[in-house]
Amino acid sequence: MGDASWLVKSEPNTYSFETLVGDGRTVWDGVRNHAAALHLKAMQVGDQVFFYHSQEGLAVVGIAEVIRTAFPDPSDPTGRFVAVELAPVRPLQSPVTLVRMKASPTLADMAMLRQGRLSVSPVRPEEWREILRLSETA
DNA sequence: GCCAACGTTGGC
DNA sequence: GCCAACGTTGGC
Repeated sequence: MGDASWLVKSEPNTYSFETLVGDGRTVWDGVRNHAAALHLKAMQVGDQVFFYHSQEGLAVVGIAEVIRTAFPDPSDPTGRFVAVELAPVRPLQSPVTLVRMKASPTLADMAMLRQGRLSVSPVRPEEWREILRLSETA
């Protein structure tokens, strides 16, 4: 467990990485897309998760961790979708912007770049390392 | 079960 | 604010 890594998007106006740091943990609910929900279901405790700010910021800003695997989303009256729980790990040394991600050949096939609207997506090991590297070479 | 219309997301 | 991508809905 804890071998895979992921990326989640959030509008900082709605829920920012700083808010997650302040909260200590949060229920990641409200996902209403089946492809994204499949990724939520595949998450294991200990999996690392890049936290991306959409709409404003447009950058990966921090790392979170899965602390509870998928369970029925309390905010979904139909009972079809799931939520997980996330806890903050650390902010990135410097945010990695979408512009820089698009410029990196290593990230050309990244799921979140290929399918723009996907709010939860898998991150390959080499993609994880590349984004970390970029965050340390601002 | 198809497909047009519509709504939402999210980058620009 | 606009628009492209894409998922969902509803008429047939």
